[in-house]
Amino acid sequence: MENTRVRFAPSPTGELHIGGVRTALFNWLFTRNRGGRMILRIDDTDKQRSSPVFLDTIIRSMQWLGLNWDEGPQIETEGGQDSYFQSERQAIYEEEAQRLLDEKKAYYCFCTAEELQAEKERQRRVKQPPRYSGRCRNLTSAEREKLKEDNSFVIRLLMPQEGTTVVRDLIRGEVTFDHTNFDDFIIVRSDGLPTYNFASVVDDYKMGITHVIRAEEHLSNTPRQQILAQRLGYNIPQYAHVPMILAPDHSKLSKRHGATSVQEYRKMGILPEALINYLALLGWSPGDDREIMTIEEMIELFSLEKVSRNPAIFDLDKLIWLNGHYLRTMELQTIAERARPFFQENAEIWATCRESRLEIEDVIDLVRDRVKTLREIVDASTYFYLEDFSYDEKGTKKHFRKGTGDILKKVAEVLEQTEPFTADVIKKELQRLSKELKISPAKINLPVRLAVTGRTMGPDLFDIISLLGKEKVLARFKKVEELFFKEPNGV
RNA sequence: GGCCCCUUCGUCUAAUCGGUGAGGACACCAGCCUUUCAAGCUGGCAGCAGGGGUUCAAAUCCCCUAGGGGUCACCA
Repeated sequence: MENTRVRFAPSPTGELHIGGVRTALFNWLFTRNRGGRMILRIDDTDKQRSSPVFLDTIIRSMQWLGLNWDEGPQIETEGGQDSYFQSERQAIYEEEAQRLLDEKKAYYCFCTAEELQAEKERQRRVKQPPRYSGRCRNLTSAEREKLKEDNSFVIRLLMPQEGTTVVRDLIRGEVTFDHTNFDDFIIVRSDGLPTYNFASVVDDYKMGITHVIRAEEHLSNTPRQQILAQRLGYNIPQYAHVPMILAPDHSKLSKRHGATSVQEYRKMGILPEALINYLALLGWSPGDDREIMTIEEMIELFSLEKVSRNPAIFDLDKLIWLNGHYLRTMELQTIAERARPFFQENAEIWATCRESRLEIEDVIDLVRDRVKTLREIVDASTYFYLEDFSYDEKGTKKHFRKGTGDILKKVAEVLEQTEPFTADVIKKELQRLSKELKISPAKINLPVRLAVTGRTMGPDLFDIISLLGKEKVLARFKKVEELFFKEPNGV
């Protein structure tokens, strides 16, 4: 087997998008499956929109997800490229552009943006496809030199006027394009920088890329790139165009549909394991009924043949479900580490967290079955750390009734005597009390839960009581008595 | 508008060379479990875009129509 080399080439003009990561993931799974190499290249030829801030967040997103690369930024590679930033590879593009110019495969174009705009308008009015006329194709060298003196120019590739180009796509099969659809596209902009189509083709070749796996939106560009590669005398890589990810309304995924960037999902409390697993399932399936897979399984099972051809709709519900699954099945230690930053965000909780003897692990162990994100873990844990929580209004109406005060008083008496203060013993004691008072366990447990946590739902009550400890629990009973049951003539 | 891609439950998908009661998962509903809420378990609802062919037999092959998406930038 050839040495597989794939690349993921984001442009640092925004956060790492959910569609982008899926593409990165498929590249990564593919090359890891074949023992190949993953190259991270930064396509920053758009000087205006590129920013180091975005570069930073893209790299951090990749690292967070564990999508590592063998060549690219932050990696020293023996025998690798001098740079994996297109902005630092200008000399290469200039050389290749000059070669095309010398061989008359490309030419200078002096048309202004206004002229081209007007041309397109005209074509649109007569319902013609917008194409460049090729006006500057046949300038004489004298004309050209004269124009170059005081006009800006771009370089265009001379495209064939007839014939067809066939793209052999690993996912879609052979796709044929008629050359009459193409006009002479720009390969070097007026500022001297290469366009995407040009830089990408040059770099894919210079970097020895064997498989170009990218989003379907690039399929229409591929014949242009193949022709360009041919003009440059390059071998073309194999192509695979993966389907796009769409929003629930079938439109392109955008901010108005909710979170679109990896960082947003991280901040929501999504685990990288869950995001990876979910994304892998979006447009790919292992062929059997498996849904939950380790990264090793995914690597082993991945193949481009199993990638679907139709666009997939992003289903947040399923991602959340997977996240819940990982939350309750992964190592408690790991979950605690991942949850810690979310606790730290809440200064008040974090302060008590640190001085409290309540281990965060113990709390998480109790609540993680009931939540779906890391962020929700904190919400579900507040009453373990804070004393001034409020009491659920509906709950108090329902469970704090006449006579409840007496019951709570009895419970408090029992708990005071309970030793050891473990969930098992507490449970037995309260069961005994319920028999003794001839009332159902619910009549005791529901008001007790409300008194201790302020809520009507949550983890096992006896676990909560035991974990909080006798002192805190009794104090909370006392507080409830004063807040709800203190009347002049007693209850 | 031209060109290109796509079309199985609401959503993600499975179904070796055409022969299946069209399978799984999320969501939804019901039951079980139970001190609450979850989780878990069990069951249920729900699909081959439409129309023509080819064939003994079509989700699967061919054609047409419709719908969705992409592209036609000095953005990638």
